[in-house]
Amino acid sequence: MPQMPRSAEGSQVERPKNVDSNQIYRRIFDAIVDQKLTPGTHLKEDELCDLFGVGRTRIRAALSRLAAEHVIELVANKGAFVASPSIEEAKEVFRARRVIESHLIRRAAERHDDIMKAALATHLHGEESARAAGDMARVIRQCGRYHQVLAEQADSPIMARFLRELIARSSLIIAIYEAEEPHECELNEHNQLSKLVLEGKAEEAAELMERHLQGIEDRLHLEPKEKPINGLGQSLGFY
Amino acid sequence: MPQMPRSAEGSQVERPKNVDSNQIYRRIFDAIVDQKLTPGTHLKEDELCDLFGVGRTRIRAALSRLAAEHVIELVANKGAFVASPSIEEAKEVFRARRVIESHLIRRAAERHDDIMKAALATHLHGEESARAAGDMARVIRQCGRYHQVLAEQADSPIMARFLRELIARSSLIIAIYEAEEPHECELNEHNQLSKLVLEGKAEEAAELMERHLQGIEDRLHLEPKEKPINGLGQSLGFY
DNA sequence: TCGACTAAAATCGTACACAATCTATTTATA
DNA sequence: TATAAATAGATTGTGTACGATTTTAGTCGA
Repeated sequence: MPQMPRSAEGSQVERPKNVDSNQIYRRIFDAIVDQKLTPGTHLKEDELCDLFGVGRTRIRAALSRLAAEHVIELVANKGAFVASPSIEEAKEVFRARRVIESHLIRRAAERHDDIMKAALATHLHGEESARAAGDMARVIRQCGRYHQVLAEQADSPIMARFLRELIARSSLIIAIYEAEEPHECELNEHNQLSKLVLEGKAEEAAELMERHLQGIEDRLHLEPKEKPINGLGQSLGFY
Repeated sequence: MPQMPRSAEGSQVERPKNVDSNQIYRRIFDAIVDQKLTPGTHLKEDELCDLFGVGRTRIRAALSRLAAEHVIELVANKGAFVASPSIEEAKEVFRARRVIESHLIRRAAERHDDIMKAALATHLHGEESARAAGDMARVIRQCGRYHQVLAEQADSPIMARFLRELIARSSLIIAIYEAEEPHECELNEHNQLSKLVLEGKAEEAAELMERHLQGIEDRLHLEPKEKPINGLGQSLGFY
């Protein structure tokens, strides 16, 4: 009896069967955006096989797609690891985001309509309620998704896809170079961005978006870390 | 004796052995950029296996990477096909290129140095000699690569990678919606772009780049094709 | 002659077996 | 004891067998 997923039977927990490679991809991708997977985590193939109840082939397809988007790193003969963006990469990501998102929001503002209005309102409502409920995980997710929602309204699927990757990488960057006051004033800025878009003020919206992204970047600790050369003893807690 | 590549022996032509998945990816990618592979071509796995002398696993890895970059299309149970961008996609690609390349060239102009000067000069020399030799295939390749070379000088690896994908897709677009006067005045514009970059005139360079790209797009036939409803006889060449 | 049904060929999808490689622990030797 | 070699275990890399699906060809009957 070949062609049988690994631990599909005999396991106490019922595993989902017949999961598509795309679903696996999405689950991992979302977990990274939501900061449930932290940078450096080793994604072992066998482990994922058991978790999803599929063979290694599908897992590998999902991992290679994630690697193509630079959201995980594939090390030869060692496996897949959640990416740990360097400081240089972090700056690059935010630079790219400023270029792409300022364009996208400008475009969105130029073609504002009722559908867009509804989409933005729905999202902001969800973002606010998550904040009210104190569900920090959901707040993080929603904050990232706001930019995604906005991008989808710009009718530029290619750039929206580029941005999707950049947002995921931003989540990793934030996880590493943690923000001092995480996401305090962001809701306000998101509201303001939406307002400008719906009023059709393209230039103002684009400028605010650049400031907004610059603000997030500035709140990170992106100084080159001091070398721990002589400080090994200190690092390990001796004297 | 397992683990033996398919037609590694007994074949008249000596096949390269131990080719990496990355090499396969690059060969196909380059063939598309150089317009040696035309849109719609069916890339059969077994065929590629024989060609490269490897198993299907490596071929599949390469194909899935190409599909992630939207340069080929993976149809379930049918296989891989070289992408055939629609008119809408074509416009999107060029819009994205204008945004990204105008930024990249601005950045390149701001940090112009001798290394950049050498890189641009070397490339333009090659482009000119290809044109002089009348090697049309090489001209096409070099024209596409000029933008790549320029992007590499902008010290923005992420956006350069995005652009790499867009350039490949542009090759397919040009193959479908053929330019009227292919690449006549482009060399001149490339020369002028390089000049502005090396003089550090960022704004002017960015503007010229946008015009340059708009010019390429305008030279394509991107009108929605007239329906061939009543014209079947004409379409097939009767009366 | 055209359509429907069936058989066969081609092609992709998936799991798995085995090889290659890396890691960690143990053993041998100076 | 410290260093090096060796062995065992774990993990990924790759080819291939076999199942599933689609396409093509062929046959029969209306």
